[in-house]
Amino acid sequence: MPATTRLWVENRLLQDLPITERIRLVEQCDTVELAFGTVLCEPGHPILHVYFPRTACISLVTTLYGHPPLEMGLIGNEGMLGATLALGINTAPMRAVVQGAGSSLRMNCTQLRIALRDNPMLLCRLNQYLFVLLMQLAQTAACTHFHEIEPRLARWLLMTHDRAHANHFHLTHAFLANMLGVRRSGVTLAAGALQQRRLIRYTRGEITILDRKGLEAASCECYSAINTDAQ
Amino acid sequence: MPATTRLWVENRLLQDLPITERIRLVEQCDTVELAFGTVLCEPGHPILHVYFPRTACISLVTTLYGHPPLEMGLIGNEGMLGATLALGINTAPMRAVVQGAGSSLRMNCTQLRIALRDNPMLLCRLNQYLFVLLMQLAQTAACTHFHEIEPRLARWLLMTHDRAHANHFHLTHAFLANMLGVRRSGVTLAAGALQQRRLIRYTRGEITILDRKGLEAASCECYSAINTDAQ
DNA sequence: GCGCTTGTGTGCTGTAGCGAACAGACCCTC
DNA sequence: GAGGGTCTGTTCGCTACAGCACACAAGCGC
Repeated sequence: MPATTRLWVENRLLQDLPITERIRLVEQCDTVELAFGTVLCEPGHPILHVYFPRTACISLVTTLYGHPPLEMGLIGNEGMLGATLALGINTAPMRAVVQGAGSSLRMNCTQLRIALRDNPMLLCRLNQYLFVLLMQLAQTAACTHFHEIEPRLARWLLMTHDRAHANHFHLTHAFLANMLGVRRSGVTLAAGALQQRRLIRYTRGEITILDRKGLEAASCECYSAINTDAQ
Repeated sequence: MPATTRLWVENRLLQDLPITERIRLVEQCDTVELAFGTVLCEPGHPILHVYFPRTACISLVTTLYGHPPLEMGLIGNEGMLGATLALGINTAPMRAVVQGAGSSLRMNCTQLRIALRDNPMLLCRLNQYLFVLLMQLAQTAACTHFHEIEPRLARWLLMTHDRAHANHFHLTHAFLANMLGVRRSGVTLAAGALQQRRLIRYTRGEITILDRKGLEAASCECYSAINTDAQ
């Protein structure tokens, strides 16, 4: 195995850092397997660890009393959970749930604080990522309000597809309903429509993306809006 | 006029800074009168000035093609427009519109960058404020999706009341409809209901808050949720 | 094989809010 | 006082979605 492989961390936020800083950071991380459904933090509670997903995928959801949860943002290997530490704030703004099981680098929150102090490049990257998250939040909020279930579902599948590194993943209608903040049978309808158009296929929680281009056409413009922001 | 009056800047973000730093910052600001409806920045465009409202009130709105705008956040004299500069990013994340005419301190964006570099306390405050904004965004998003027009209207009026420093302000139904992302006649209905319950009174765009406690009871829990966060 | 859980299809009824349109009320200006 | 702009009240049909309920099918443990 060549020496460079050792430094390949499968997380773009870390990967984009200069090599010396990257090594130092990764050495302070441990690798954890995140199981589907695990709640990594709750709003208002202190952050203990930050996560740099490798193959895992983490949802940021808001909860309103008496209502199902609602997803506001999605974190894959392009980002991290806990970027608000860059603001010097130790409190989680939202609930974070593992939405796609997989591996992730994990770092102690106090170690990250020290790293942020000593490492201006890291701070800069986290700040940039926070900005992207902010835009994502705003876009998602408007999308959730104005757009219909079907395009929203398509967008959601695309975003997950981007982060899952596979065109096949496990997702039940009930789970999707929670993410989109709608009824379960609403998802059944929308998913049925997408399946009939041969864009996806699903059976008992196993979803396969058949036609990415078609899904992009079926999704609302929010997908491309968020993606162009991110770059 | 006593010497301390000179330092009273009517903006809590600035006011809470140590006196020497406050003086230096305020000296770099000019005072501007913001007229109702003025667009201060557009998403994706560079930020030229930041604003520390004194009596003015600024809305952060997202726009989705083919839909009315939707308000995501409200900035009064407790905050500022352009806090994302603390992230080292010079681009506006959302459109900002003057929602309540009034005066504001304005500062050149490059001057603020310099101030941020030299003044860790300022950076810290902006970061804190960004976090509050983030929470506000998430809460508003969920509220917009799940709650009905009437409680949302009540919440909106309360938030404006907090920032207007008067229990009487100018707001037409059409304008409120844009803020809430709903139809104008929907606002007429909701406002009519609130008026019938003697919580507000309005005539031709002039709204008066009659019963604040009652409004709080009529509003959704998001009002208190956001307000406790802010403190 | 049995029963359990989980996931999906489908059917109701109820309703908040949309779209569009129109009418009345008020205000300012000429 | 006439006329046009602005603001508000109200109507009608329509749709997306909620809330709920039930049936069925696949898979699992036993």
